[in-house]
Amino acid sequence: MEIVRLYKCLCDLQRLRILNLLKDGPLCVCHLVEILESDQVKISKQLRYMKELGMVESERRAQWMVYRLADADNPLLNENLKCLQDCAGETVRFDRDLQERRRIIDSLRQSIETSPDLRKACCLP
Amino acid sequence: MEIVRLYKCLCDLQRLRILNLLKDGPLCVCHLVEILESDQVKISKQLRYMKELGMVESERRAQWMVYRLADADNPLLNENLKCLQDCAGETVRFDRDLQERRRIIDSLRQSIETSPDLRKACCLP
DNA sequence: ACTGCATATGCCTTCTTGTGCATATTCATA
DNA sequence: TATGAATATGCACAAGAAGGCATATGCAGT
Repeated sequence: MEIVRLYKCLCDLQRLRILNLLKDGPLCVCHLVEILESDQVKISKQLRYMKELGMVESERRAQWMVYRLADADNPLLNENLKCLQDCAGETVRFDRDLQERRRIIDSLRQSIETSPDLRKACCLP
Repeated sequence: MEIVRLYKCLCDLQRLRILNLLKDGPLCVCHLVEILESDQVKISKQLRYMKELGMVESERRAQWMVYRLADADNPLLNENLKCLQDCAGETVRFDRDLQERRRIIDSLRQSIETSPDLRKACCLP
């Protein structure tokens, strides 16, 4: 991964938040939209841009597209993503994004346990 | 220093090379121009941009402008600049920039030792 | 005051990025 | 094959960023 491409991906707040979320594992577009409180077109376009930069990969699962970090082991990327948690000021948002992520996914899992038919209508792996 | 501003500064190769050079200490514009084999207007404009982002500071010394990192102790910045040396591919250039820097400054110091009048026509501190 | 050197600025153009709106594509299901 | 849900794409536009060229500013020495 070319270093300037990496920084081009990091130099926008929305993309930073996306990377921060993907660091914890793959996510589908609809969850990103919900967590970032944005709209589908914006997020899709950011994801395409990040894909062109080689930072994320996507995989279709039924009607959902699941995105993940293309090189989750890249030390420079990880070092920078780790720093998001330490960065005062912005921290609140990055932490809150991760909490929101857990909340959404946990709630999805619970719904499925109680009514297994939801399984089909769910983008969880 | 806001994190997105930092990355905006890192996401361009020329700016990366400038930061890499300033990491070793302050430099005046003419040396940056020489080392980067660029022209004065381009470098001046990049420096202004970096200054607006709060990444560098400048100080006039006679007819020269000396630029330095605004926050040389910023851990996130230093971590990233340190990585430049490890990044295969680009490494050659970043290393060569630093060598060129030493070459120019050493040669300046030597000239001054042999003919001290040059002292006035030199941007060394 | 005039000259020369180092540096900065203004204007114009081009490329890139971000956004909005409408629409297309893909898949699952009926 | 028609429908709905999730996602992607095309087009038009505004803002930001980079380069080219000319010119202005600031300082030192005469």
